[in-house]
Amino acid sequence: MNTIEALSMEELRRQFNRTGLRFTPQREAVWRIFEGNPDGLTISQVTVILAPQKIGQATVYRTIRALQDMGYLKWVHEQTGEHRFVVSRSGHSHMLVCRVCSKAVECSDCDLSVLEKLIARQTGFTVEGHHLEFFGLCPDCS
Amino acid sequence: MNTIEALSMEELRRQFNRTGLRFTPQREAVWRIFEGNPDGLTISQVTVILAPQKIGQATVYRTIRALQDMGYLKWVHEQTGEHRFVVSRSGHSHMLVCRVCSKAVECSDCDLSVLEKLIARQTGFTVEGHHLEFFGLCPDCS
DNA sequence: TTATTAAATGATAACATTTTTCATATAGAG
DNA sequence: CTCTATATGAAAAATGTTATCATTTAATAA
Ligand SMILES: [Zn+2]
Ligand SMILES: [Zn+2]
Ligand SMILES: [Zn+2]
Ligand SMILES: [Zn+2]
Repeated sequence: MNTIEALSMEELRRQFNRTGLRFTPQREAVWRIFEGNPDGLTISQVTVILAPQKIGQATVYRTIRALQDMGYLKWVHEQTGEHRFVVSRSGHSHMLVCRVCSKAVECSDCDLSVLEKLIARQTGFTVEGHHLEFFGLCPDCS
Repeated sequence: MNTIEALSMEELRRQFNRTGLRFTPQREAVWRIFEGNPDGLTISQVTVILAPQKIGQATVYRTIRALQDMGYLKWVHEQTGEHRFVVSRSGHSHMLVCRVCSKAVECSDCDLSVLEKLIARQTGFTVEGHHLEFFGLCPDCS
């Protein structure tokens, strides 16, 4: 399933620095929250969790955007349409979300090349990428 | 490509009534806006367009939600992550969106069954459905 | 280690989006 | 036409997001 190792804090720091960004205690705290919640969290949830530590919402927004840009977070949809952010250990991948318990699982097996070619031929589009989410029931809820 | 005929107003009215909802001039106006904009619109765009006709934003929100629930509107993502709603003429389909001109095309060819089975086997999930969007360049922008 | 400096922080305000409220209007049924 | 539950719009309230800016601090290099 092509899973990548868990990311060490030092590696994450290097990734931030490589992009010209600083790795601050606040950013570390945001990352820890996501690591501790593999099924993902909405921005408002993270904000609430980190409020007691006096981490401002602006910092939460900024950090989540940075982690997204670096590919460490992906989003999936709540039933409400709200975006929930989930740690991703893989470059390109898809998320499976349980509609009952909201469990999220990443799946990096992806061969849409045949479908992309078919669609390109039919529509004349140059297909550059895609976003794919699966909904269903996790093993426990099945 | 399994496209369904354009929906007549009377059919749409029946669909509303079937669901126990009423078909009002406001709801018709919202639908016309979407029909006239095949590449889709965000909620705020619809709100602005219908403001001169004194159609309130609450009505726009309520109507878009209803049309979504009935399957006549699907959403795709702006670069901003904002949702843009697009008329769907097909039960299950995917959208292709041009990253340059935002042109949206529906594509109802979809065989993800092999991939879904593979993922089901690997993860133990019961896969019930998916949301798939393609990004790229339309013929004009290629 | 320390000095330097550009980037990050958080409080607040500004702005934007979405939902609720409720008095009034009206679609649809009979 | 009458009746009634539903829908409407205006406004307010609630939520969500971004911008501002004085202050702090991470990273770099001496
Ligand atoms: Zn979305
Ligand atoms: Zn579950
Ligand atoms: Zn993929
Ligand atoms: Zn285009």
